[in-house]
Amino acid sequence: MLKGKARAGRKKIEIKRIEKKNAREVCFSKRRRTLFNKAGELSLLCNANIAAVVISPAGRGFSFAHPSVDDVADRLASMAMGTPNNHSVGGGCHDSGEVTNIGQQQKIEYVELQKTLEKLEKKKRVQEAMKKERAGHLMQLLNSEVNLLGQDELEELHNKLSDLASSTRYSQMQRVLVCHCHSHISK
Amino acid sequence: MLKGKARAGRKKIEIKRIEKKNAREVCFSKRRRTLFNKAGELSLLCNANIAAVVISPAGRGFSFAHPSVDDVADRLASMAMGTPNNHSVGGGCHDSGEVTNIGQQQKIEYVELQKTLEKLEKKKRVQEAMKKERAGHLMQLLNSEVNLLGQDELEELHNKLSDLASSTRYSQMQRVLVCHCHSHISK
DNA sequence: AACTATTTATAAGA
DNA sequence: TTCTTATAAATAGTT
Repeated sequence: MLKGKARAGRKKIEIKRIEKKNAREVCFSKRRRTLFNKAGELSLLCNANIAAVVISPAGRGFSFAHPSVDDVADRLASMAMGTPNNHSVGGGCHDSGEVTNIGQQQKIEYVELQKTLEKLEKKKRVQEAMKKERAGHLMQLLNSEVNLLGQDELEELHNKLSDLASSTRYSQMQRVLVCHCHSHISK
Repeated sequence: MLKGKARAGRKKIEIKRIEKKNAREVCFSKRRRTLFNKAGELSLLCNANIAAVVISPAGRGFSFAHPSVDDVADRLASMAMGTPNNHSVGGGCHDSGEVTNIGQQQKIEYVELQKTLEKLEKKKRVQEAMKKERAGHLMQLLNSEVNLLGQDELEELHNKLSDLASSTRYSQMQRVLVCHCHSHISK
């Protein structure tokens, strides 16, 4: 027989809350999986450490980590504490992915954390570490705000930050620059 | 314009450490960006909370979060803490079955807790408010947060902003935003 | 950083 | 939830 009715292919969608509960949950499941897969690819390809936590609207939490949440948390904590030669910055973007055939017979360990008190303690450490990730928080805000700023404002802000970054003693200077930048943007 | 010689398109690659340093770093940048973008889409589309931390092999940390790393960490901790050791509910869902190949060194942890935290709506409202502060708020935040950043962090922030500013030009910021800026996304 | 050929991810639908 | 399929996105290799 003929192919019959062609199924609809992917449609471009607006990135906004999906109102239909069922569709939203399906989307969540699909994207959560690919998100974690992509995180895994990134860590493998680039030898990076990753820790990700996703909490569904239903209140269920999922996490992915390489090599482990603890390691990443510890490293993050070290950075936040000001350990030399470490950088801590926040970023914002998105990604998704699906690993079709990454490994041949490699396996993934799935752990249900709520059954392990040990893990609970570790989560507290994650919390502590993350709370110190101030820069990350700032970047997150920056990324969200950037949509509300115009090209000129962005460039202006960028320039001010550039000056700030190159200044060895910025503690005092920053306020001036920031204020200046602020007033300039408020045009 | 003339297309000239056709360039090679994407090639399928093995998901394994990229040996060439430069290629690895380029890959890291590209994928980190999309990873965060996807995380943002997921949180927005499905109203989920997400916190992700990526530490590059060079030791640089990047993070993405919605509504904030702190908040997600708090919720995760609350969920964990909210499960008395004498009242283990057991995993609500068993995703252990749907395993995807990722990597031998990797570990995925699935947390399945049915603790319902209705604080979501509240958090969202806070975020909405923050969003509207626009540049003013951003600068205020920057002003207060910058004290917690080191020289390197400032430079990173500066570079990130630079990227954002330039990306605005060609991609209309279509997918850069973080969760709470949906009203400005691709219309 | 920009450009494409391709591979992936996915929105809809079944 | 899983599969299909058309199409949107991501991206490896190049320039």
